[in-house]
Amino acid sequence: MTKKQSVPRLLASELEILEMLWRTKSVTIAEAREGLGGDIGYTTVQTRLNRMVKKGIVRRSRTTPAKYSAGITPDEVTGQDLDLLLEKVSGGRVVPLVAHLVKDRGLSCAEIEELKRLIRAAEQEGRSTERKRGE
Amino acid sequence: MTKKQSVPRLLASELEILEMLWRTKSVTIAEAREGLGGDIGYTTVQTRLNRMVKKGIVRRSRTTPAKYSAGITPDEVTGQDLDLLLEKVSGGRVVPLVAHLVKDRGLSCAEIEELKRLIRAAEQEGRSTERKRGE
DNA sequence: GCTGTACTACTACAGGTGTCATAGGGCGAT
DNA sequence: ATCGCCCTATGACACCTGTAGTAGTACAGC
Repeated sequence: MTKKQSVPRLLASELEILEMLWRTKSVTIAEAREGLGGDIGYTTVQTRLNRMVKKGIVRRSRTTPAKYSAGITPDEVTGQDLDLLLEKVSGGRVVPLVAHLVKDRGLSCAEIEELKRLIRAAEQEGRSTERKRGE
Repeated sequence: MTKKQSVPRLLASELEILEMLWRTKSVTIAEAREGLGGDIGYTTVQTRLNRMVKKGIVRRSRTTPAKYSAGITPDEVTGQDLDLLLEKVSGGRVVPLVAHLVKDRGLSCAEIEELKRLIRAAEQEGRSTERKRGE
């Protein structure tokens, strides 16, 4: 089964922090604060980080100063959040979503190549494995 | 320009309601309540709907009983929410996101065909128009 | 006209989140 | 030893959200 474990539905603000942690591996509060633009209070960042630690989506070192690092991978989040979105918005259908992406943002040639490769792969996959989709 | 107007970042619960409204066009509170499973209080549904009306994402008729209908289209939500996700998770990159979708959920042949068509279209587009991406 | 039923408006309250201030602790410079 | 500085812990507060109770209003039937 595809993991889909506890990750409890992240908020935009949490994603914001995670995104930074993924980029920078691990940060102190001061660093995190800078990473978030620096225009919010030190203890605000502290609180947000610690709450996320309590939730298990961020890890914190025992050192001083404490280093915070992501407790979940981008992949887990993408999956989690995306699945929700997909179910709600397009009834689980992938195509309209991708359509929107492509239409709205445009793609570079490289991206297009990547996508083609992806789809080709999926094509192979799908031909062999008949998927069991959802519940 | 691509609309990208006020829609203020929807919560999962709001999506739940919108999703229902898109399906059923317009509902009274009682109907909405049923649509949501019926296991929550009448006035709870009322409150949620009215709050969404206040936010402008749901419309409400002047009739009695009031009929509620979606104030935004699925497309707008997809775009809105998706953009956020995209920015946060994959730094605005479409490919990893699609990769996840394809890998994790699998695609039917029909879907694959659709996607190929999409990409082909994007290819044309991209070749002619050099996109200006984001703001 | 009175009552009941269905709807609406208003209020309440608990839990989560964003924001921060303040107080305490550890450690290097003086 | 003391002073600062940086870090941590904790408390506070306002706002949002999910939940619902209660009171008011309008119309239907008696």
